[in-house]
Amino acid sequence: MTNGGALRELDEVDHALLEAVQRDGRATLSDLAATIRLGVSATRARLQTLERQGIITSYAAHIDPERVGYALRAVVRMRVNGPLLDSQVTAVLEKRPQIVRCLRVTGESCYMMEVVATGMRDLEEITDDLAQIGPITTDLVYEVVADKPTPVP
Amino acid sequence: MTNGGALRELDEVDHALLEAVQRDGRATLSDLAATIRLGVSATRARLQTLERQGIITSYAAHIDPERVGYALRAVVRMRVNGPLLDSQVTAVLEKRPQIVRCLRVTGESCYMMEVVATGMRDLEEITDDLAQIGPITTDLVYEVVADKPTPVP
DNA sequence: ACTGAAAGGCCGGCCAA
DNA sequence: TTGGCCGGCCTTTCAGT
Repeated sequence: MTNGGALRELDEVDHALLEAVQRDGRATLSDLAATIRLGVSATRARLQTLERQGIITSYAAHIDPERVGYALRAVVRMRVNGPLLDSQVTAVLEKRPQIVRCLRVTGESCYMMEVVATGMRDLEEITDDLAQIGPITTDLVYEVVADKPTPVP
Repeated sequence: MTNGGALRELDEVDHALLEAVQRDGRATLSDLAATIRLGVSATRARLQTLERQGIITSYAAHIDPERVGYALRAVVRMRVNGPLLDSQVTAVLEKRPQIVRCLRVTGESCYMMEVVATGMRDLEEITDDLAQIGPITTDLVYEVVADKPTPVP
């Protein structure tokens, strides 16, 4: 059987592999094999297992928003008073790709979103859409102080 | 000349390429060449340019924090009253790899952080460290509603 | 579960346009 | 800047342990 979702115990080698492939997502199997001191075949087998189990969810290139025209980054918190109107939130998320991240959280803010924008005009359009769902608070981001991969304990 | 940092105008093909490598960071050059309908050499040249310009900053595997033992995710907001004590923040960031993201922002909260934790005990240790720098507010994350790549305008 | 070898495919440098 | 060719490396598969 395949056992796609269960969490098997990860050993030291798996940890090293996860760490390596998070640091360099384009590392070749040979590279990874060398860093975790294992044969290429074994490395591939472990990697495929991690992918199949959903522990590795995806591989992605990261790009610098500033260099592609987004001068601004902001955090928008939003309350929703009545019944949770997920459909409205989903609609705005689909309409506005600049909303790059959205979390549903406890506390006063029901949703926390991270937004990139080409300028204040652009940001205003997005927050206007959100403000129709519930009261929002917008903070501009001065600096991304840290953006780290998930540690493997 | 190399012109490492300036922003050249990106054309349609560059947009398509950026979109493609964000969706699949492990796509081969042949794959990418096929999707952007270009030769392999040309694809490689453009990709290298994007990397050299710092538009593509890195490649990474994404892993599911839950499946590696992090049952909790939280957002911590922190004020800093007096002079900005970046060194103290940096120290905690280095000590606690579970703080996977940290933004310095405008508004009442000076810092916004995203944290993964194995349980409440783990989370408590981290927030205790942060609370020594300034007053904090901690929200637990119910769900990551969206986590999208940066759009290319 | 890991190693090693063989076959095929892909990458990365070169030159031509 | 793009396309084509070629040498070398990587991936993949398959025995073997």
